[in-house]
Amino acid sequence: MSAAPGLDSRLTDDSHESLRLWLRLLTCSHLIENQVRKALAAQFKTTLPRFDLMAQLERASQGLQMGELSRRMLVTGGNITGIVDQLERAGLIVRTEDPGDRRVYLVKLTKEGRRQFAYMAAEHESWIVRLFAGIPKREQRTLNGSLSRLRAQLTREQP
Amino acid sequence: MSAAPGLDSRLTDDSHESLRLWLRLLTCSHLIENQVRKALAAQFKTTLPRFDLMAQLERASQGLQMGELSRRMLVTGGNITGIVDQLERAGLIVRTEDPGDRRVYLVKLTKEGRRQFAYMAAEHESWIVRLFAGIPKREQRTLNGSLSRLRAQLTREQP
DNA sequence: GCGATATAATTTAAATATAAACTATCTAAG
DNA sequence: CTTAGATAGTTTATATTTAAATTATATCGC
Repeated sequence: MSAAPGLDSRLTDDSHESLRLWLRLLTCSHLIENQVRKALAAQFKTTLPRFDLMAQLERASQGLQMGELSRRMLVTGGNITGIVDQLERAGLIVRTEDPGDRRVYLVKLTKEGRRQFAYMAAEHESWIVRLFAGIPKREQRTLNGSLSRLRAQLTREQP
Repeated sequence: MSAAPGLDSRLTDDSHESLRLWLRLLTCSHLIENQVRKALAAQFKTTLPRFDLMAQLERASQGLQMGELSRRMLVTGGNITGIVDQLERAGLIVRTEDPGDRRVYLVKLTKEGRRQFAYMAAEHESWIVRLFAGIPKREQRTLNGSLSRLRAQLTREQP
């Protein structure tokens, strides 16, 4: 009974290559996600979805629409509404009205939000670097290339 | 504005290899998860966590304890309680008492649960194979090896 | 045996998450 | 202009998820 056998303990034989790959991908994601979530809670009293949303905004100084956040974060619009509510209540972001289209909000980091995010982002990256420390840089680059092709594949042929 | 830019649209330059790798891993997971979730809902009126829990049980004919399900699925025990409640209410699994330890339940698939899972699993694998169809088998094997090493790395050094 | 500690599972409260329905606004065809 | 349809965002109902507290049972040291 190991510490975290993971979902891919499902398969052992040598066929089912794609299925095993998917389960392994999911296991690695969950393992990293769990560690990052705990570190964000312990050190910054925040959550992964809030951190991710702020990270999206940090790269878009002009602000992002709710729908654009939904597309980039790969979650539904209703979900974005909830997370933006939380962060706005905390004073870290604001909904700005778009004079050209009254249906739209432009969501932006506040000064305090930018300050807090900069502080957290550096720590966050150091955790990630530590988690991947056992994988040689060369192999990381190969992995990155394969996942990039996979992502392109997955986004191309949406029904 | 592409269909699904993904979380890793955060970074563009050539440093931050590990961070980019993590974001790409997460994006691929979410893209696949979203497709599988929709297919499970549309074709079988079920959800990903219920399917995953049944998959764990299918490989353990003697049954699994709640805590063992929690460890294998990388989620908290409270979460397992909820999913097991749902599946038990649907008649697909049962909680069996362990005569040797009265704190423990052994969770098992019912006959109907085994039947339904077998039916779903074949379809599920065909979706996965299709999603990975653009990645050559050779590259899938390489990816599998790298992710296997990463998983070992991530499970080894738990604090 | 007895009490301290550990383990297994559930419960609780709060945050995420989805899908579907709804409201408000915009765009386009006539 | 007016209305039909499309788009942006929210709301609603329900399910998943976590962390922390709680309950019940085991185990261990004495």
